[in-house]
Amino acid sequence: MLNRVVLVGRLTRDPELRYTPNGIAVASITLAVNRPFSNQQGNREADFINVVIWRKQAENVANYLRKGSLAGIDGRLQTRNYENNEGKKVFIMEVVADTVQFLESKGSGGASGSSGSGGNQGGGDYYGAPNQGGYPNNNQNQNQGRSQSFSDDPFASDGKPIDISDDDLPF
Amino acid sequence: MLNRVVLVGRLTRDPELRYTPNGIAVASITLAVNRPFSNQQGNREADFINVVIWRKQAENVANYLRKGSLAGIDGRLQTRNYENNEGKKVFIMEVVADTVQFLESKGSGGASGSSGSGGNQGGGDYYGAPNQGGYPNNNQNQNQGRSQSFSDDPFASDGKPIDISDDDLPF
Amino acid sequence: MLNRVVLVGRLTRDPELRYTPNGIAVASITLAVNRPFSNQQGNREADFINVVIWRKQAENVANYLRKGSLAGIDGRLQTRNYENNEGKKVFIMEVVADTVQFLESKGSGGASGSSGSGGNQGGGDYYGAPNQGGYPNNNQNQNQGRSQSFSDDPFASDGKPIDISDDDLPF
Amino acid sequence: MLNRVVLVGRLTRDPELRYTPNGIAVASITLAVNRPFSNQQGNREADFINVVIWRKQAENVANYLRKGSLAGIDGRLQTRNYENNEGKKVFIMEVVADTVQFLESKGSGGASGSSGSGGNQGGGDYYGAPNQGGYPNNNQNQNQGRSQSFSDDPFASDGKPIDISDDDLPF
DNA sequence: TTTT
DNA sequence: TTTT
Repeated sequence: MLNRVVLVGRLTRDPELRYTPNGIAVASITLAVNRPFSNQQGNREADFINVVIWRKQAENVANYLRKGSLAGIDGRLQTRNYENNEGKKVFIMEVVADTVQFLESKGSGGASGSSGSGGNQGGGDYYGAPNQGGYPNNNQNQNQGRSQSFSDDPFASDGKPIDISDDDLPF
Repeated sequence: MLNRVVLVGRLTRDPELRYTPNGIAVASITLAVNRPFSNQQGNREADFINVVIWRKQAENVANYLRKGSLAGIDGRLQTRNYENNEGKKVFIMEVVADTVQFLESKGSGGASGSSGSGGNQGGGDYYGAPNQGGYPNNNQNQNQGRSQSFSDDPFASDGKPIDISDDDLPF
Repeated sequence: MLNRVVLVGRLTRDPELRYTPNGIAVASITLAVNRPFSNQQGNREADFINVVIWRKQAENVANYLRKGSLAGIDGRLQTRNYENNEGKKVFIMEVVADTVQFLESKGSGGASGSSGSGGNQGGGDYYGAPNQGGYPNNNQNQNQGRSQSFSDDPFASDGKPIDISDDDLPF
Repeated sequence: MLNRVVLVGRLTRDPELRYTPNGIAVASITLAVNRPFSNQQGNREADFINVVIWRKQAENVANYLRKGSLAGIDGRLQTRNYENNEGKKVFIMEVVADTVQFLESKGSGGASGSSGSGGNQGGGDYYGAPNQGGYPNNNQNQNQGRSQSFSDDPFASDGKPIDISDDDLPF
């Protein structure tokens, strides 16, 4: 059934990259999307939307985006139950990205590349020299020792390895 | 910033209609949106997405949709904090509808009307005779005694009046 | 770059199914999408949007939809130049579908199935018994003699075979 | 009925601002939206999509965007017939914008403001100092002599005043 | 818990 | 007719 989400917003924190036990990359980010209207106090608020990115794009996101980066997302809404650390069931909704577009890699001056959903885009695809502004992103190649495992909740802040299968993979 | 959601799915329960202290109608529904792919067990799962509808459309939804009805939604993603009955802060994401399209009012044979976002559509707009199939919808005119007040969480199942302003109104 | 279209509307004519010289199915339909507002004369107008569907879904569309059927489309906008019969270059915009959702196969009472973009949905996927209402759709298995070839313009009404490659395939 | 388009792309030319006989501003732009996949020659192509923007936003677009600017659009697909200079009927499809987001005003270093659909955003809303990079945009205040009238086709390159009413206004 |  |  039709289920489509398109967002443009800024990352509220650096991307978090993990791997499933099978070695599939999954990144999670939170986008702050400013509302187009003001509340009754005259302030503009934002919505804070959790987004999950899988596989090659997850690694691109971890390499090229940081807190403050502007990004566009084309994806689907997904709901899920998971058990938190107190053994309590939590119901969550998140966006699963099909496409991530890099609109401005924080630190770079208006870089704009696009990380498509297909497999046919080379690594040199991100014209605009993303992330040349300073601090290197050290979360690339985290897969090497496979020490970072994917927990049941990609938005949990702990990185403890948990025994999950790839069932959550949406494709 | 760009924030757009489009969904087609079926109501998992009858719509819930409430009113803010100022008398503004707000309906909440949950849509089951079937996924286009199967999981590893070969089953097709669904996502269960909470949707909030305001004002005139809220009343239309309460009058013309029921559990099982097929509906299309065009709206925005919104996040919010509210305090639950145990005084604990809960963070939620939901869809706020701009437009609701009635694709099939359960009980009717494939009725299809459209409840637009504008104000220029008359009450007789729902061609296809929605809801002629049987069970009447008794949740209309709930406003009469204004006894049903809008709680902080439109998806809470209790209807206790809570002192909120119209601050949550997105327009 | 982000490019997303979501539509719900009714077919203005039976789907047209063709095949590229390589045997790839391509269907074209026109959706009438009613506007949510009235014009100054108080009439509700519609937009008439050409949609192209490729491969397996093209055949499903040809088999299960007809003039009048209600359908949902999730896809991309595409522009293209082609030469018309007078050798004049024509610039057109159309929607290329990623997903087609069958919301009501004309003649059936509110059937609702979904033809996903993935390859993992069985043939018995169209719950609701589409097209059981009468007139059979005779445009299935048009591939048999491969007599129907895909012209440069999928919306041209002639079916003359033209020498094109699969270059136009968007995937 | 559901009809939603979301795009991110670059202007292929400076915006064109006109006014209806009633003095309502209307801007037209063409967005180049790069495809996420390559064609068989290994090239990445683009789609060239005409977008119409009305009223206040039209003037913002004319003031803050130029050829090469990156912009996001949230809108609807619209089809229309008009008569060209040879008296021939031409059928066209275009996007009518509800919201325009300024993602990078050419010349500025990655500016990012948002021109919402609401009326509650002040003129100083475009944080990031759009268009501070050099060449001033001289197409603002074109309304002064009301010499520029809106033709039947906002994408025609001539600016001849034509007698149309505001019937084309989508709201 | 949040971004510009 | 096209943008980076």
